[in-house]
Amino acid sequence: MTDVVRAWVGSAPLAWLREVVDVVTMKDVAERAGVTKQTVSNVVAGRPGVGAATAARVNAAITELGYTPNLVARSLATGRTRTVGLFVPTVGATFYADIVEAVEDVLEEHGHHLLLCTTRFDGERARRHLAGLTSRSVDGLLIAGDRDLTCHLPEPADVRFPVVLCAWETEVPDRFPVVTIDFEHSGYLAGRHLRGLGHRRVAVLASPAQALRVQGFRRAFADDGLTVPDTAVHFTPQPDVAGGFAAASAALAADPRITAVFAAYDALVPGVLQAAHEAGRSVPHDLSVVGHDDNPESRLLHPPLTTVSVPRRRMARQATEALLRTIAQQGTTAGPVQLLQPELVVRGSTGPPAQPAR
Amino acid sequence: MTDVVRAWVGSAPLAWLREVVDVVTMKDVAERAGVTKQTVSNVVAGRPGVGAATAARVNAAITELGYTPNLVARSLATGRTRTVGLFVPTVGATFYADIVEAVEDVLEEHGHHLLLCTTRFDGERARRHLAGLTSRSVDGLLIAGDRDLTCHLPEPADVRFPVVLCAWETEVPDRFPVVTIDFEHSGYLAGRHLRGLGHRRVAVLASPAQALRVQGFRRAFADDGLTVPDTAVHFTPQPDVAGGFAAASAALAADPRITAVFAAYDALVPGVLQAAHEAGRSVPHDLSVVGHDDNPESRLLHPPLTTVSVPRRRMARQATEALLRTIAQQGTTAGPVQLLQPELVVRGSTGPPAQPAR
DNA sequence: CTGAAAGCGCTTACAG
DNA sequence: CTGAAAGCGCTTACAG
Repeated sequence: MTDVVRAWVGSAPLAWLREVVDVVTMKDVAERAGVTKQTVSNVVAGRPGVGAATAARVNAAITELGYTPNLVARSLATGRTRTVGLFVPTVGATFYADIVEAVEDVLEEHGHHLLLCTTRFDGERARRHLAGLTSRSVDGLLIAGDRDLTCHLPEPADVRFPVVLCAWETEVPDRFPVVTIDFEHSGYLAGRHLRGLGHRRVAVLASPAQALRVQGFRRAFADDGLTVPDTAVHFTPQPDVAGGFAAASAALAADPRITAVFAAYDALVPGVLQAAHEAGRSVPHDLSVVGHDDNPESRLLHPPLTTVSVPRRRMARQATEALLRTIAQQGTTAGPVQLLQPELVVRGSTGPPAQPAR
Repeated sequence: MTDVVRAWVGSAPLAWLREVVDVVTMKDVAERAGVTKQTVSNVVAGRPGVGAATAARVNAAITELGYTPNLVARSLATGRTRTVGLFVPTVGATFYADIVEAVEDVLEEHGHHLLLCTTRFDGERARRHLAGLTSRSVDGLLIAGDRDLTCHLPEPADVRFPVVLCAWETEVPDRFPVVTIDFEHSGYLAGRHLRGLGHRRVAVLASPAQALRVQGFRRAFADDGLTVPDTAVHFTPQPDVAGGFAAASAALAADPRITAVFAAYDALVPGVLQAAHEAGRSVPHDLSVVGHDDNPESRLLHPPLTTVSVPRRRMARQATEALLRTIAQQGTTAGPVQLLQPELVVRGSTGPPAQPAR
């Protein structure tokens, strides 16, 4: 059948295909309306300087033919795709899922599309994705979460478009603008809360990338002349409930005298509670637990979780807006650091230690 | 400064911009290697018929100049963007987050990019997104989840690219291929399990879009001559923990004699457990709870949840592969329904009723 | 095995 | 206020 159609339509290259798919082009609209392509372009783009009568004729032709502009051709001509790339480690964690949706909201407001790449905590995968993105298929790139890209971050010279960093906790590179949380302070808030309740002997559950919040947490204890030793910091094998269970079990086994735990992200906490339960500890009476992130589920735990709330949606919005601004003014790729402030949310999972350690 | 550069480079349109951004084009490579653009194109595309020596010269020029092909120009010439659009209601639910990642995996294997649109259970938003996608910016579209697009589904004639449906539960339209779960059977499995344990008086918590699994659930009771009345079906105000709490509270208040609850998706269950707790019911002794989806968190609940497992990642993979196949063979947009089979996973949240209702 | 031409469907200056 | 030309950077037939 293909051959039949082809023979019937004629031999112009690809003409048969156009005929089959029936693509209406700007030229068709122009002919129908009795004007040039340029005028159609002006009408479509809403540029001034087209007579009312002409515009009406063009618009009529557009709806009659069902014309819809070819965005690829437009991109080639303008050099912009109106598409932004977003790197996140995963969408399975609600922290990043919220970021994705917030970014998408801002992009939609500005008429941009979202190209999503999840890196799955895999630097090599991230690097591959990045290579695939070069070559003008996006106008800019937002990298949210430094868990795996930290050593694969491209040089500004190697990348053809503006890049903005977001939710960055490890060293903040100065070659790109970054919008992130004051993680040192968020850790400090968690630590100061526990100190204020009288806890002296505590454990920290974190992933290695969360150095800043751990540092802040320790600073709160240092303020009172107390030390949180390295042996009290337990790394989570995976960033989820199972990782929380493993790390909390390890922490309780390593030092049964701890009276509180800082779970450096809420996603760990159901596992932490389970580990406490299996160790015969009730929360908060025998063990206080403070989280970080304030995930929506956290208030529904038993007991409701005391945690540090970080404005992740606002952060994502600001980062996206910064990126769009950079894109608009053609690549001023350097910029200052924007730090958003966390807030402690006290609920039921923390209280004074049962028998204050000396 | 712009003006200075412009004056310096000359008056060729946009030449100053190219100079500033320093874009290397295929023509530059060709000149450097002493061949035509066409030969460069052949080398880049890995097409046969280029002499080894020539290819080596071209490749050397490519790396020396740091050439990277302009995908937009390629797309305009080929008519393919190697980008696929994906509609999901949200990425905040792990069910859809898993689908997104599975789709992305398949796309990556085939060298395609992912354009993500979340509809947020908002049909109007979905319609807008769809309109924005037309015009060749994607090669195909995967719509996962029918919660809001059901009445906004485009006519095949109105859409310029292949569409495949996935995770579809309401009426299955015959105008597009669909890869989904046998939801009627999954509901039946949940119902049969409760019946087998001896439950006779039960409630269902579901969203209105989940008619099929509710229907299957009822069929299991009908098999034994029992009826699950409409008054026992409680709709969830929101698709999350809070919705589960509200619906379960309503169900327990409406009929305190129920001995089991079918939560039509696992995301509800923490709220259901909480409602049971507040009603003074222990699970499974005073109330059995069976879920649907088998979210990873579900096995960590107290008690671990009995639920119906659906192969969502496999479903997403198959749907994506079907879409890519359709794209490859230029738009055979009709196709059969692929139904994947669910499986019951029995854990601790279900048991025989404490005092069997007559 | 390699090269000159035409085309993809737009937009961007520029002349009437 | 409208039109003819050139260009965006590729690929696709086709001739040597």
